[in-house]
Formats: sequence, structure tokens, C-alpha cells
Amino acid sequence: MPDFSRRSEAPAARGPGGAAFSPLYRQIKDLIVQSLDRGEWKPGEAIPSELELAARFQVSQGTVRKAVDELAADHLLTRRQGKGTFVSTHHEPRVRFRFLRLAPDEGEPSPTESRVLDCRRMRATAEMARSLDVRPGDGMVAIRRVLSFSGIPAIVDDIYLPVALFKGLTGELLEHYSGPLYGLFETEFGVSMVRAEEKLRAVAADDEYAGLLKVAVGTPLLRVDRISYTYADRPVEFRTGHYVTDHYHYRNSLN
Amino acid sequence: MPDFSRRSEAPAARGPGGAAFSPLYRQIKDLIVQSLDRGEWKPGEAIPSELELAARFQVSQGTVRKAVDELAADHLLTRRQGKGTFVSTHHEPRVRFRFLRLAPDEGEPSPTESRVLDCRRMRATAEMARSLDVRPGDGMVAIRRVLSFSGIPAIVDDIYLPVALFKGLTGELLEHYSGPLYGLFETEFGVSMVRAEEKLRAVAADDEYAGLLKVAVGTPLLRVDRISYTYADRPVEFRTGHYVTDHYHYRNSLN
DNA sequence: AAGTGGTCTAGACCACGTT
DNA sequence: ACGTGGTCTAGACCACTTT
Repeated sequence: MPDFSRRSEAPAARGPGGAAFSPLYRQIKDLIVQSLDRGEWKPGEAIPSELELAARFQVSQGTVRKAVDELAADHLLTRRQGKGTFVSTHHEPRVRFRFLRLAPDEGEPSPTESRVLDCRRMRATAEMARSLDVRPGDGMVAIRRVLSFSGIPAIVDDIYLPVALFKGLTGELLEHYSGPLYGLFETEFGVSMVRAEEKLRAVAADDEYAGLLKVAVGTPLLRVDRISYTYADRPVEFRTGHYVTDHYHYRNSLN
Repeated sequence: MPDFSRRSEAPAARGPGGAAFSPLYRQIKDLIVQSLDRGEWKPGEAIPSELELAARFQVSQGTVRKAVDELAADHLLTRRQGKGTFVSTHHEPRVRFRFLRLAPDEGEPSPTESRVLDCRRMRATAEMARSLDVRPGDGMVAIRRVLSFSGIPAIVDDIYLPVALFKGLTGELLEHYSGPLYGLFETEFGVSMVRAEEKLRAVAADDEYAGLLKVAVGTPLLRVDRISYTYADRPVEFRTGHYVTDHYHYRNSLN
């Protein structure tokens, strides 16, 4: 017999603008997200089987399945038939392309080389405070790097992170690391980027960016402002990228 | 007892690179898409209830449900609890924002005004032939229009359509119409845009675009090349847009 | 009251991967 | 052989909308 009592401990207490109740599978989903957030299961690891989770949460396998289905659709989890369900990790090339949208106009996406130019401490600006979950003046880490495609610089990224979450992040650490930055964040600091919101604009290259990207001053660049979110939709990264689009383009799908 | 015979009429005939078999719910999904493509149910109309579809296809309601779930996730269908499942239509403002990604930096998205500058016949270029399902030299309709936000021009669109699908599309028809272009395509020509692929670049405004958008020559513009697809993934529109991003931005989500 | 989609369960069997 | 996720079914009940 279904037990719907769990469905809404405070049944129709939906105040003005307040949230309504949520179905069981969504509550299960939230519990799984909390476990991910706590680091109970690490990226790359398998989570318990559906039957185990069903027993743990005292629901049917079908309800767990629907919760996991949504988490897989959100790319928090990855299902592998016959093997199990795994926590998604940025150490898979597949994931990288979800967050790196610049692609060459012709040919295959060649491997990218990252060169860190700077890594220093600073204080959060008003804009950062609005975007992230910090207050103006809070400690931040600022990273500047250049991404190149087959030796040709294509992207300058200016990345800002709350120092509270990224203690011990230094230029040294970044030097000794190869692979996607989000992979480093994940393994070194336990911060997994799950999704991001971007705003794109066309701007003219100033002296600084022109020098870094080896293009003429005034060259049109694609400016990408990004806010990245981790589990439970907490914003944890503020980033501005400047992309050269002479032989590359930003690919996007409208669904 | 489940009848898996339907699952693969030609069981494991997966040649090299050939497709494997597909589950029942996916076959049902394809059948529904075919009905949509044939126009059996028009945009805005309700499709038969899940129980009716289950009877029609001789499967359980659960299998129909899974097929419809995916079609709703793909935005081909829209579910409304208590009312039924409806064919999605571009005559809903909600859908418009999936395809119009330029938003003002501040404030609410104001209504857009469209002004058609030109509508003429031409022949498909080699690039159009590669992108769409036409041959070089085939008849095309070329439309140029300007979109404005509160009177200020923000976008120039150059739109190319196979005349075979859009017979009778004239400047006159476009004049007498207000509302989203994709809404017109849907009701007047039975062509529903379902998804699109875009390539974004930053370019400098030349004399022509500068004049149309009332910006200085050389102003950085966001150039957006789009290929739109209708049901069953048939490409039916080739479009290049030039966006002013001084007070607007192209919004995007990475999931 | 009737009809629709939404949720939950229980059980069977298939496909895949490992032991 | 066994355990995993993947599919399919049947039935019950909830929530919303219309008659």
C-alpha cells in the first residue's frame, strides 16, 4: 500500500508564493543530491544500486528509478547498464564539451592547452557579491589563463572563486596540474560544477586582450560571462572569457 | 505477458555502423512523431489520451507514457494535468524565448517589433545545399527583416527557406502578419520548427549592417548562424542573424 | 461524476558486464 | 551464475479540470 503521508509533512501549507508539495521521487532526488553535496559518494564512484537505495529510503525501486532518471538527465549521475550508476566527473572528455563550447570551424576539436598567467587573492566586487553567495569584500581567488588550440591562443579566461571554498589554491598547484580546471576543482576541493548560466556579447579587443590573444587591437571578440553552480544550485564561480572567433565558433543547440 | 516480438522485426540485423534495435516506447514515440509530421494533430490541438493511444498501439499505458514523456521533454508536446496532452505551438510566448535568446541587460524582455525589408526568390548556394535537404540551384525564399526592442533595432535576420516547402510566401503575406515568424510558418505552411543548431561569432559591422542597425561601422556584432529542424529532424531553415550586444546579451544555459 | 495526466507500487523479463 | 540497469505490464490511487 502506498504511503502518501511522506508526500507532504505540511500538507497544503503553501503560503503566498510558497512552494507546493513535491512527489516522493522528488524528495528522494533531493536526498540523493544532499548525499552528493556531502561527498558521501565521490565523482567517478558508483552509488548504491537501485534496490539498495529503495530499501534505504523505504520506497519502491520504481520511485528510486524516477529520481535517478532525473539526476541522470541533469548530468549529476551517469548510468551504465550492467555496471551501476556513477557520480559524474569532469575527468571524462565527454563532460568537458558541455562546458567548452568553442569549436574549430573545420576539422575535429583538437586538444586544448591551458597556460595559467596569474593566480592571486583579491576582494569580492559588488557584482561578484550579487552573483555568488558572498559579501562584497570577501576573499576571492582570481585566475587568469589562456587556452590554445594547437598552439594558437583562442581564449582568455578570468576566473573568480570564493577563497572560502578554494583554500590553498595557488599558481603552483595550477602549474603542476594538467587536464580540465573543473576536474582539479572536483578532486582537490570537492567542488563539482553541475551547470552554468552564460551571457554572450561581441566586444572589441583592447590592448590587453589583443596582446594575449595575438590579434589586432579592435578585433571583434566573443565575451562570455559565466556563473557556475554546484550541487543544490549554489553559485561558486564567476568567470569572464574572451574568445577569438576568426577560425572558431561557439556552438549551441536550441531545444 | 510482454510481447517483445514487436521490439525488433529484424532482430540483430545491426550491420557495421547500423542502428541497433529500439525499445517499444521509442517505436511508439516515432509513430507519434510521424503523426505529427503528417499533420494528423495540429499545433495547439490535443492528441488522444494515453489510454486511447495505448489501445491504438496495443501497448500498456505505461509504455505510451514513457514515449509521451520524451516528446514533452523535447518540447514537441505539452502536458496539462487534467486537460490532456497538446501539440506545442509557436503561438505561445513561452516557446518564443526558446528561439529568441537576445535579452536586455536590465529589465524585463520587452515585446519585439519585426519589420520585413525584403522577400524575394533566389537559388540555393552550395552552403545552403549542404545544410538543408536541397540541391544547389533549387528555389529558395530569402527574407530580410529587422527586429527592434522598444523601437531600437537590435537584430538583422537573413532567412533562407526552400521554396518547395513555402510556396506562396510573399512580402505581402509577411506584412499582414503580426507575431512570431515561426508561428506563421506553422499555421500557413504546416512547418513546425522543433530545434535548431547555432554557431556564434563576433564580427565587425560593415556599411550595410551598420546602416540597418544604426550603429557605427566597425561596431562588434554577434553573428548567429542557425539551421532549424522540423519533426523527424529535417532541416528546413537556414538563417544568419546579426545582433547588437551593446545593451543586450545572448543568454545561454549549460546543463 | 467523469476524464485527464501524475504518482506509486509490484513483479516479470531482457540486455549488459563481471565473476 | 549473478548483479546491475533497462523495459514492459497491470493496477491502484492522487490531483486537476470540465461537465
